[in-house]
Amino acid sequence: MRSRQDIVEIFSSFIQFNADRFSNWVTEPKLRRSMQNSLIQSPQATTKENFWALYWYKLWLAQPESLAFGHLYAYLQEAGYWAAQNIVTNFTSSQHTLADCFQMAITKVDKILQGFNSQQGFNLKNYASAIFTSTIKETLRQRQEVDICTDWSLLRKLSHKRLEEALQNAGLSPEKIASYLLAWNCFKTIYVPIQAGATRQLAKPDSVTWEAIAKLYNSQNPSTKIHQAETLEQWMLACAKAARSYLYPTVASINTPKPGQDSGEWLDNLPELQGESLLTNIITQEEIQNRQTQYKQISEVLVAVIAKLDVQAQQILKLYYGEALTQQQMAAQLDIKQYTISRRLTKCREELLKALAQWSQDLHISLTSDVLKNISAVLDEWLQGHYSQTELKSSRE
DNA sequence: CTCACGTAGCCAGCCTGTAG
DNA sequence: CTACAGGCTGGCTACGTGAG
Repeated sequence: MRSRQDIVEIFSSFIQFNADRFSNWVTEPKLRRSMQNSLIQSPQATTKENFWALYWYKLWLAQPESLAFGHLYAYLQEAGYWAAQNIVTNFTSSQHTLADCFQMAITKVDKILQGFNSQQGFNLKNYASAIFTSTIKETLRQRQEVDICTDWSLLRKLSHKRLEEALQNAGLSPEKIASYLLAWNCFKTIYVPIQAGATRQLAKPDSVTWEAIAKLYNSQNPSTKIHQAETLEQWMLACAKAARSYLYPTVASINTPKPGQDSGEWLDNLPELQGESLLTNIITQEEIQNRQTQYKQISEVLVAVIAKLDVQAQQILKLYYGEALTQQQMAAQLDIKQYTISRRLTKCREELLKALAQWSQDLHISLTSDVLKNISAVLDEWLQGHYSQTELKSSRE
């Protein structure tokens, strides 16, 4: 896919698919005019996408019926596309196409805007990526495409109230429910994951853990009947099954992209929001937390590396990412050749990538070419964000 | 299609540090 | 001293993309 560079295009065009591949960007004339006018009228006259994302977001808050929604819908196309591609590449075999997944994601723009909080120090695109990814996974999961949450993870995430409702919903007797809930409490007490994060793929507890759970259960159980570890395991599986059937609502149909769709009709074709499953909310929250933590960690790593670079390298990064100069302009300003600028930039990015790669390896993320591509994209986005923020700060001082 | 522009790859040459 | 490796730069040019 060709990423959009022009600020007007970024806020006024939409992805068109052809035979499940990115075909082209289609511009909505009304949005284009609106964006051009806004650019002319803006006292800052900036072409920074973060600025405009925030601008349209704030306008959308004040006037939800305005064109702001259309601009943001256009803006988040790439985030939706990359989320869809990531899922198609890494998680599903399957009959679901890239265009299909993209559609699952992009229908959530409304929800994203409602859930977004600009005060959290999180940019809209990152926030949207998190929601897009979890939305697609959840929709696929509902269609039995991927099992992204093991029974054991689900059991750990459930609240007491929710599990009780699920068991009641499954038609169990109050005595049985009480036993199951007690067993579940023991399970939660004993089976605490050692590794933070990655809790969705929590594995089945080992036999020692089951014995410990059974021991705790038997010590707390008011009746004298002793239950074996195997029974407890069966109960927990029954709880997970009940929770799944209780938590997942009937799957709403997803609008598929319409081939040859006229670009002028997109507003009329916005799919309606689907009913939210509770699990989606749980996963989304986890996804956002993970992202925020990761973003903070990435920032710390990169800021440290940049501080170690020589002065000229730092200056080049600042001019390129902060002031958006071309290599030619930088060459003239710094009195060095364009190709030297290019090489230094490449070298800086290499240094930063190396640090990021090291960081991701420390998290035991294997560095496949896809991962590296993602890291590289994250790095570029981070650099742009980093230098536009430092510029904002220095202009205020 | 051509043309302009921005970027980066290729190759040669220079400089510096190090080992023998 | 020489030989060599590694890093950097200069010059040229290919490639991708957008505009006309």
